[in-house]
Amino acid sequence: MDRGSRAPVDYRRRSQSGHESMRWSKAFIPTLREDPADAEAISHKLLVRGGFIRQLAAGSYSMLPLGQRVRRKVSEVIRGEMDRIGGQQMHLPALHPAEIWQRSGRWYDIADDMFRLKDRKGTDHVLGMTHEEIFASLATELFSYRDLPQIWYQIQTKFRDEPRPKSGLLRVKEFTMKDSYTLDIDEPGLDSGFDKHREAYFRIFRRIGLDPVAVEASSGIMGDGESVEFMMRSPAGEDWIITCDGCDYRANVETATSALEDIADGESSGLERFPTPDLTTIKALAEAHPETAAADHQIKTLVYYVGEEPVLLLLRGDHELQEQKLKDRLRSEDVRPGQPDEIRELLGADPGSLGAVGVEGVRVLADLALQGRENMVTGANEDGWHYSGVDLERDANVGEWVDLRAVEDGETCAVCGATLSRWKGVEIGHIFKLGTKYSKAFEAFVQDEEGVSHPIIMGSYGIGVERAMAAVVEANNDESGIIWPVSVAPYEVVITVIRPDDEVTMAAADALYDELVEAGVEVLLDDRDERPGVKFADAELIGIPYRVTVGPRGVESGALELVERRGMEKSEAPLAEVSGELVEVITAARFGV
RNA sequence: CGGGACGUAGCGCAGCUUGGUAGCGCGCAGCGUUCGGGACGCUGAGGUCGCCGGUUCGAAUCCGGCCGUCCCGACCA
Repeated sequence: MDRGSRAPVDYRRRSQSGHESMRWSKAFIPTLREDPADAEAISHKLLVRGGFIRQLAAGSYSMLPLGQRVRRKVSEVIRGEMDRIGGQQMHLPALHPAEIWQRSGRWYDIADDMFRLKDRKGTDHVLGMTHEEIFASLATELFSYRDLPQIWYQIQTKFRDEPRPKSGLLRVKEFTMKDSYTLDIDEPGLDSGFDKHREAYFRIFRRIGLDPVAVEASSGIMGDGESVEFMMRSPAGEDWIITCDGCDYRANVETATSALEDIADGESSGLERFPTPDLTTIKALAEAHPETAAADHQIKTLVYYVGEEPVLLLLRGDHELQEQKLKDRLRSEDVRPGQPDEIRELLGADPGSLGAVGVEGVRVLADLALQGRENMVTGANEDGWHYSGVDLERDANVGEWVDLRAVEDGETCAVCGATLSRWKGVEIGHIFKLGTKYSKAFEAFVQDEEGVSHPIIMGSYGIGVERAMAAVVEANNDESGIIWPVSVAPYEVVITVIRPDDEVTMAAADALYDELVEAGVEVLLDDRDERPGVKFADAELIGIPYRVTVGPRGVESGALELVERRGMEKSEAPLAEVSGELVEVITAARFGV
């Protein structure tokens, strides 16, 4: 380093409090004036523009200083609430030997979502996408009912080879998850741990500035017990949620049901073939034969493959298949629509003329809405021909009657009869009753009072930290930028210095800074040599909850301007009272609502 | 995986149709004037035009392949 010519350090500009100043001029906060071209979601745009995150690759983001501070605070809120319900924090490896996943079977059940790699010896490993296996193997060191219940958790990096990362932090390949696990000897214990988590999740989300809706959900690959998702309304959401306007029925469309009105089938005329040249859609057929083939009088026939096995799915003509329901019913994730050539080979016709009438040797699943219906219209498995007068019970080999259809907006609630609404939500948390799948696989058994062994009953509970952080932004922003709740704000106060080159002004700002820091407030001192407009705009963009403006004008008059980011309401306070006022309002808000 | 779009300076973009060795705005550096809501002047730095190959005297531009990123559909915290 060049010693001789270096200018002496200007000690007057350093904080007197002994704390290291967080001066904006020295901070790495790369704000952008324009929206990044590849961002769509509001949280994605604002987090990049505000200098919180930068993309490294698709679904892979660096947390810059501001982003890391928010992430840490979100984690802390979660940690506090987990501890409050008796959770014990651990930290497990992210790198797992394949063996442990083979033991639970998920090595084989999970297809491409899991990152797999080999070590130098050629041994298979995975990057953990969740940690049921590891916790279950630790649970083998529990032996007695006296050891239960346990709540174990960690806040750890998860890896998922997402087919389609998107929307900034909302869907990524590497993220931090708080995952907790309850270990109980019986169902009431599981219920209790589950309820504790439900309550804790509401507290967590409300504290960080979200308004969660708990909905009934499908468990997917996790198991088949009860499962509740915490959703936040947002256009950036990827799930459709059905909620009742009249009662508290709330469900993901993946499991949602509704009440259907009865449809008059009319006089049954008996099975009859009729020509339908060039009529290959439900709509076209309905228009050509409005009196007999209205959409809700047709049977929609879909060919799906479960692994190698073809399955015929029958739905009412105006209904849509909900694929997750099919997967849950079939207990398989390996479910896909048939290819045109496969379909032709199976049924002898192209999509548009398919039906289940007379089909032998193929598994047929029919939707509940078709049960008891007669006088329907369906394809005859010959291009250009359909059947009328179809009575499924009589004319087809329906193996199972199951719920397969997707509920639509405006349908009727099966519980109370009111109207159902459908809206988009971001999944910010998910809690599952796992049961004994993993404890059995890992032989995690405990003995009861009588000395009888029981597999431990597990529950599994997740919150995506960065996703929650993005959700907070989705829910808390305006045209100027982010509006962080105090509970997770990267800084609580920003002191905007209007003329940092003016010694008196800068000294006043430094003094205020010291006072606030002494009082334990997290302050960012904007001492940059920028025009006021730039500083105001940046402060609003990064969303600091409170701003104090310190300029020659205010210092001279003895009254400083105070602005609350939410609502942008301005007030004035005597210079000597500013810090006291801020400390009061911030202390009150810090814990979150 | 299927469909669509894009890839040129840190960011946002033009140039490509009609080949001649790269330009605009913002940002950045220096100097000066400014300074309570994204200032102005002057000077300047910064680019393997995603990668590989082909056509051509000559390729950001034409052709082929690959890679990457985003968006729309099927998956999950």
